[in-house]
Amino acid sequence: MSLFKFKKTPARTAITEFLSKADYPVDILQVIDFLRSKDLNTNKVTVYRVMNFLFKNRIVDRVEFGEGKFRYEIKKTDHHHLICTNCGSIEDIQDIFMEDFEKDIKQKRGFLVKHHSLEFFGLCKNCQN
Amino acid sequence: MSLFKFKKTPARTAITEFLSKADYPVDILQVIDFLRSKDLNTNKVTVYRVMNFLFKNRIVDRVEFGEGKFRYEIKKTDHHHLICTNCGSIEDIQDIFMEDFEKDIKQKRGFLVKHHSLEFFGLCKNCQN
DNA sequence: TTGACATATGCAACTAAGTTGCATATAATT
DNA sequence: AATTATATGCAACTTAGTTGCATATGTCAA
Repeated sequence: MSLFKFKKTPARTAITEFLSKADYPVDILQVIDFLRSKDLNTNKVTVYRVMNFLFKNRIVDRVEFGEGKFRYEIKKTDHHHLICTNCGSIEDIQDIFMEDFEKDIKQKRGFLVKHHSLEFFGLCKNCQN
Repeated sequence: MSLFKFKKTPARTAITEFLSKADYPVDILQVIDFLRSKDLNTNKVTVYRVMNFLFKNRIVDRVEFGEGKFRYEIKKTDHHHLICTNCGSIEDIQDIFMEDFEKDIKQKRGFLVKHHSLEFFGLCKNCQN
């Protein structure tokens, strides 16, 4: 018997592969378009359910960039995003460490930080002209 | 003639006052409930339009805590939030300075940061038992 | 103080994101 | 191959937010 009580299905496999290859957080529409392009026409309800499944099972992270919708990306080592408000490009940034802040918050305020969200908005290299 | 081409209306005045007194970012429903309680029954479309007006004119900030909706608060000096994932309480936190990170990002990555969002999620003092 | 007129509001209808209930389909285990 | 729990599709729904258009109202100038 398998360790997982979860089924491996075409939708889950395809979506997980797609997310693994994406180099920025994708939204639901992009997932649906991808599935369509693979002739794997999946109902949007299923797509939402797969995303929730992956999120609940800590396979993906869910982020929000002030667009009024969520984006999803495969869970990876702690990182943040540089979001260009001109062209919409999204870059990863790794080397920002918040541990010291979080320890400070516990000591000074008594609040125990479990996780945080941090995104930077501005102009990418190309859009600064 | 006034400097502003904008009208001072009951809805704008009441909403701005409400936001000024709130000590955490409020959502649209809370604004509508407040207006109702003041017998200033304002159409939700107007509420949305007032919020957009205040946001565009940099009177309020708009934040998102992963709830799938926006919250609004009067613009104030740079601060972030401690959001309790157990009871939903929201505290402000002031003393986290990102300038050094932002300078670093410009130097190392060429990305020019204009603003950022930073929120901490975890357990408030009361909810840690 | 009274027009004039640009701006704000209300209403109805709409879009977009996301969810729920229920019947059917399918992956995994025997 | 049968069983069964889990996954999917469909339709209908909810919630957040927007748009077009007609009407109302604040503001300014005469």
